[in-house]
Amino acid sequence: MANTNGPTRERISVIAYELLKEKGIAGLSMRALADRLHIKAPSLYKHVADKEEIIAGLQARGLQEFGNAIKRAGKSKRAKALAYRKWALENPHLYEITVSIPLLRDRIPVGLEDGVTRMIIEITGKDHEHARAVWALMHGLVDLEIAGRFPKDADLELTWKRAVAMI
Amino acid sequence: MANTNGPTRERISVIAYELLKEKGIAGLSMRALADRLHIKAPSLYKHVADKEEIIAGLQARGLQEFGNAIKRAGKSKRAKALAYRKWALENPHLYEITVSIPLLRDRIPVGLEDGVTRMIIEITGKDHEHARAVWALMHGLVDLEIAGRFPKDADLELTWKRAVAMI
DNA sequence: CTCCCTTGCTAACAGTGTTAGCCTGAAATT
DNA sequence: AATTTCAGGCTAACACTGTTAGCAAGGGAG
Repeated sequence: MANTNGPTRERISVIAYELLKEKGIAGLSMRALADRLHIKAPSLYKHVADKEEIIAGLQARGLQEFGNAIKRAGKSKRAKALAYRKWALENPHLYEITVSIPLLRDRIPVGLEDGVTRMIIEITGKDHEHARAVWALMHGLVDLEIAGRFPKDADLELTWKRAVAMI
Repeated sequence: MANTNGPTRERISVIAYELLKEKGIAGLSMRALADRLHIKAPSLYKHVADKEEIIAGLQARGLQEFGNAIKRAGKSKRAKALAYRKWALENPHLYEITVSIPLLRDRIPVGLEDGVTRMIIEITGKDHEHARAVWALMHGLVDLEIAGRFPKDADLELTWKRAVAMI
């Protein structure tokens, strides 16, 4: 049929992004993705090597957006930390696909991960080891919160206050 | 056949535990589990309601062993923190199944999660909010390390030293 | 001896990612 | 203008996942 605005790689990537945001990683199947593009699943493979390529694209997009969100935040540690939390909670599926599953380093643009990592490290201004601990602290807080690991009555605002104070 | 030492629920749980430790969550399929018990996958359902029940059992075992490991460690914050890391790195699949996927609270013994949580909180001796931040810090460090998120040349011993100092 | 129930089995279904092979219409070449 | 090439759709199928239905055989209870 050669639909003139047929699913190019870019279009697939955009729809996959939407699907992920709506349905989460579990809902991101090749058939569901194909449905939204009004094609059948095997046709996707005319544009994309495998599902990993799609996931890698989403990880790249996630890193990009995440990095921008932190960049846009105020310069203080506190503002950066809260921006980290805010973005992760507003985009839990994106956060999960970029941070909680193995990063497909070979298939995302070089430098993207480094850029985000360096930005996080710069939040503290101290050495790399300290920065890594800070990153781990923020990631741990977000990860446990998304996983519902804290009791319902936990005062997470206060927890983050304490965390920022520890930095 | 009614094999006298046939796969009772207990036996299934033990073999599942072994399988998880060896092959990880992805390798823990009902058919693989059945193979090791020398039965077919559908026969598992004569002993167990579904796969979630098996996972819940593993989460309970994981929490138990994890709790013991920390309990056995020295009383200092540093000793506890290092025990946390040591156990998680030595049992990455168990750590993952108990902490990195949703905890099946309805299907594990009541109090188990609370016990472990309280133990972690007691490490600091301070208030709950501070303790949660400490937990998040340790979890974040372990999670990022297992996920291979830190550069290969990162000095994680030093990072943990810095982290313990932050507590 | 007979009945029942436990616990195995096979066949099957719906879902997953993925491959092979076919077909068709549009674009490019002669 | 006629022909060839090829991008991009399709169906059928495979191996895998968890799971259900229904059958069969053996041991224990009456």
